[in-house]
Amino acid sequence: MNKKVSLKDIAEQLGVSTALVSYVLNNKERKARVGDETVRKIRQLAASLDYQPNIIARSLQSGKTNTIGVIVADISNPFFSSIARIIEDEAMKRDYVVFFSSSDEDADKSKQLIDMFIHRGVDALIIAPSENTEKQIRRLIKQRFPLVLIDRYFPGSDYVVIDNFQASYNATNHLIQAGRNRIAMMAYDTGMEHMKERIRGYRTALKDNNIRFDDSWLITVSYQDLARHVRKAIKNITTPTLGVDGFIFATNSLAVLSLKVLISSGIRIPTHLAVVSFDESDAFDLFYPPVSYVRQSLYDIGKSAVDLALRRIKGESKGPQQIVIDARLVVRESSIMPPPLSNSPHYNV
Amino acid sequence: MNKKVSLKDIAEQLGVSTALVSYVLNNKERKARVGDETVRKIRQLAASLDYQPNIIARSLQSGKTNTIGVIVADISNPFFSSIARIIEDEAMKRDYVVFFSSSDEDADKSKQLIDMFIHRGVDALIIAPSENTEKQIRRLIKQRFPLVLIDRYFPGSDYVVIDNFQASYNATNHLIQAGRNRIAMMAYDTGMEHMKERIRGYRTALKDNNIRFDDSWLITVSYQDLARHVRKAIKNITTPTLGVDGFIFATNSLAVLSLKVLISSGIRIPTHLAVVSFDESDAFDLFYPPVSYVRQSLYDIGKSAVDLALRRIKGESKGPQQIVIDARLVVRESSIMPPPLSNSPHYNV
DNA sequence: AAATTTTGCTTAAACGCTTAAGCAAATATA
DNA sequence: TATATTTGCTTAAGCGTTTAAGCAAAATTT
Repeated sequence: MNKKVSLKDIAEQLGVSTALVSYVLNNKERKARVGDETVRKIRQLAASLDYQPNIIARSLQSGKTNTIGVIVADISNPFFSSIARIIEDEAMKRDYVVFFSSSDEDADKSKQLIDMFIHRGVDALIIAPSENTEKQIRRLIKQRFPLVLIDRYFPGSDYVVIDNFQASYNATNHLIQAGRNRIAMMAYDTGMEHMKERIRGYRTALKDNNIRFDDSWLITVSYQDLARHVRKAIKNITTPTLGVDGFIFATNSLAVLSLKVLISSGIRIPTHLAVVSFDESDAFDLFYPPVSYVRQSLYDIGKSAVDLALRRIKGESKGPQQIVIDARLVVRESSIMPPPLSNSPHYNV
Repeated sequence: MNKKVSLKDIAEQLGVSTALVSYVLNNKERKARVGDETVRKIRQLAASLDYQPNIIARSLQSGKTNTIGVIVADISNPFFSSIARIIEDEAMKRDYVVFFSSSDEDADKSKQLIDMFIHRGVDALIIAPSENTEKQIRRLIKQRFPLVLIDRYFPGSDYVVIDNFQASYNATNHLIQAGRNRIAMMAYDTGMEHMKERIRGYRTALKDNNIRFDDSWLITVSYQDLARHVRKAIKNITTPTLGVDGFIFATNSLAVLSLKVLISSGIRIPTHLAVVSFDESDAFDLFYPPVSYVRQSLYDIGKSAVDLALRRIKGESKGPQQIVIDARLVVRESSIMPPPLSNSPHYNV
């Protein structure tokens, strides 16, 4: 590693002070009244030495790192990694760089990550908060630390979310319109507002359609040991006696895991069971029949989150800023009856 | 934001010098010969003030940031985001934090990202290099900058990859054993070694089985405007006249895109076309029939990459360190004939 | 010609930390 | 008792920036 060139190197070679060099290279030559000739010389030498300012030193001095910390449940989940990609691009455009990390829906880990990021001097945090992290979040808000929540939220914070109630209501309603009346929902076992809203939307839609809700229809599974829980739950709910005929999955991971179980247990979709999921997934497109889903604009989420975060950093926003992103139900064959007697084009009978 | 407590705050409250506080809090009280009582007082006050060292200041002084930069083609691709997750965890365990970014297989962007990371003082880089980035990579190597390549590689660097030739050879061989003899391959149109090896493995396997390779079988598509290229290519190759009966996809994104086209064009898998892909994907599991694929241990890739990177940082490794990870062909129904006349369990006829 | 303003630069402190070097007092060795 | 060593601490420089303040020389105004 050949040593980096510093302001001092340039200053010495030119026989001027580092202050002068700093002014020029920060385009402050006017307000610092630097002579034209000197400006020229400094610019030229800096270019020829390929001078790059030391960002660490600058950060120490300015207290800013031009860095954003992002905490999601799991960066390997396509839903989050897609948002991450948007955030990365938007942040980069505005000269910020992003740390990503995964909380695994664990409050302790979340606290560790938040502390670590603050400690590393990130200028803002974008967080998809997990259960039991409200205290951590409130602390940040009280400290006026620039913070934007995504996907999930606590009242009083800056956040970017969809109208979970409405989205879920619409999805449920759609299944009912498609002729289903024994509709189950699988959700995470959490007190988080977004989940509660999805469940409330589901139940309200049932009620508004005079369908009496059956306790066994609502399946809540915990994030830990998810695969096992899902497997058990699916086995239970799909026994002929309970026989539900519609299913709403509150996230794409729940849907993917469940569908894997369903296809191995002889359930026919949508004949036996009509299916709608939240979020999107390549798997929903390749599954036969293609899975209906609630589409959130990941672009809008990522873009808005970065926007809000930067406005907070700059101190531009006052009260809590809350953005509700459009969610749209994409209806496909998993939730509507297929045309009678037609065969799937790609399936071998 | 209530101001952070610094060494100076502690030192002043205790009426000692900052040096003393620094020694104690870095557990150097022995070599600095600090008195027992003083150690106690410093520790206690630091704890009660919840002192956290300023990492920026420390970095400026030490020249280390405890930070690793990761550059992949696209962090929203599940293959990369899964590796990212492993890297994140492994790095965190060893007190490093990770910047992720996406090069979009673009050499210019790659250069920008590398410069930016270096410039931000990352201690090491982990890169899945794109075409035409060899110069950038060579420069880093020459500068002895800690660098590990993953997935793709240039000779002479530190890297973690699979034996692409062998994996591809095996996959092709498997299709041949399964009775196919007009086997196509879709790969990226790139001079990158890993792709060339996959293609070579495929062609060698054909040759070793006395199958005469037909030029039209090898389809190379460019990363830009991928979806359109794939669509066109699939339409071409699957016309009855050309009629291939087996297909190898060199990456999961190629497979996912192609399968979407295939299912909409009446091709039956595996009856008409047996399919094997590289990498893995939820979509491969939910697709019917489940897709056979070459499984690379993402865990091993991520873990080894971090290991190598940290060893480079610590100056422990000498010559180029090259790790070849196991790849295993996971055979499923997309590449073998189904039992005659049996119906899919989850499909409605 | 004297007083004022402008120009072109330097000095120096600050950001918060690390660490080599130094110094006086206490203790050990001769 | 004089000398050497150890102990417990401080000083100060340095990491690479930024930026307010200051200062002499030149240019302008009276």
